[in-house]
Amino acid sequence: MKLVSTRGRYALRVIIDLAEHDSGSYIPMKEIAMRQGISLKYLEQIMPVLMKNKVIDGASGKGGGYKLNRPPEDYKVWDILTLTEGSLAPVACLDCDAEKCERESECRTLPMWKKYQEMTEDFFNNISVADLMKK
Amino acid sequence: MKLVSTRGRYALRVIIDLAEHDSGSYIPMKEIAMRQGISLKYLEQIMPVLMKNKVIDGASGKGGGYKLNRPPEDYKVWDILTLTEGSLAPVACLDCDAEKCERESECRTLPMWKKYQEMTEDFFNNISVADLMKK
DNA sequence: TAATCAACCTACTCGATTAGTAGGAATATA
DNA sequence: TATATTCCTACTAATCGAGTAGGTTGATTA
Repeated sequence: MKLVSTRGRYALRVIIDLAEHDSGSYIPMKEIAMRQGISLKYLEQIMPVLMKNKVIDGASGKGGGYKLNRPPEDYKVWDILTLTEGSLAPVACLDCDAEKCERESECRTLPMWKKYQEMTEDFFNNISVADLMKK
Repeated sequence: MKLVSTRGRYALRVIIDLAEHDSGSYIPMKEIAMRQGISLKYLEQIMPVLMKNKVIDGASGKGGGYKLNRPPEDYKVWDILTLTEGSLAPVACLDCDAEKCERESECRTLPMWKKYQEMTEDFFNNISVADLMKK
């Protein structure tokens, strides 16, 4: 089973692409889709999520596209992934909308899952888009 | 998205249960299914995997069931999870049977995923069933 | 104003996976 | 032989992943 699907991975790659090709003006998704070899139509339904969460700026119409609204250092991988993936919980028990488990108090494994989740958050919170850009 | 499904989680809980109720003789799955609130029929198709990989001993017929064949310290969470889950790769690109990615050499994110994968393996390799048992 | 280019939105699809059920066969014990 | 157990295979219903499809709206420019 996978923790991160194409949604999160693609989103991340797009943000990195935007950072690497930043010229101040909007970059059309078509360009990035070509460059990254990702379906444009698929991207079109991933990007609005980031847009609505003020992660990137977007503009419709001719000359439109997307661009970053902060320096690459300010983009944490964790934020991009959780926005696009939803949760990044290692197990269903720790999902945001998980119904409360009866065995919670006596569960031998829950503390381990929690610790792993924290470790995961720390890991991806300590990596920024700037860290992932070509030097 | 989740990394670990019920298969891995149940398997782990069963092993812990076997460890906690170890008396030297075989423990029928029915007992554990009741104790853990897990479908017996479902467990019946998870356990043979562990059996075939010599992780536990099993016996059919009256008085049969399963039991551990080593001390709990020797059971690493990583081994139980990978056997039942298959891979535990954070992304498809790192799956065992992933077709080679063309962008591999230029991918900005792959090193990060690899590092995360190693961290994951370390984490679960450093936890044994003994660590998870009730003290 | 019209053409064009871009994001936006909604619906649909196809296959794989998850979390089981179901039913019986094989095996071992008393 | 009756009983208790694992073993094996097939089936299923729901969800999710990874798109495809087609049209709408918004902005620029000729």
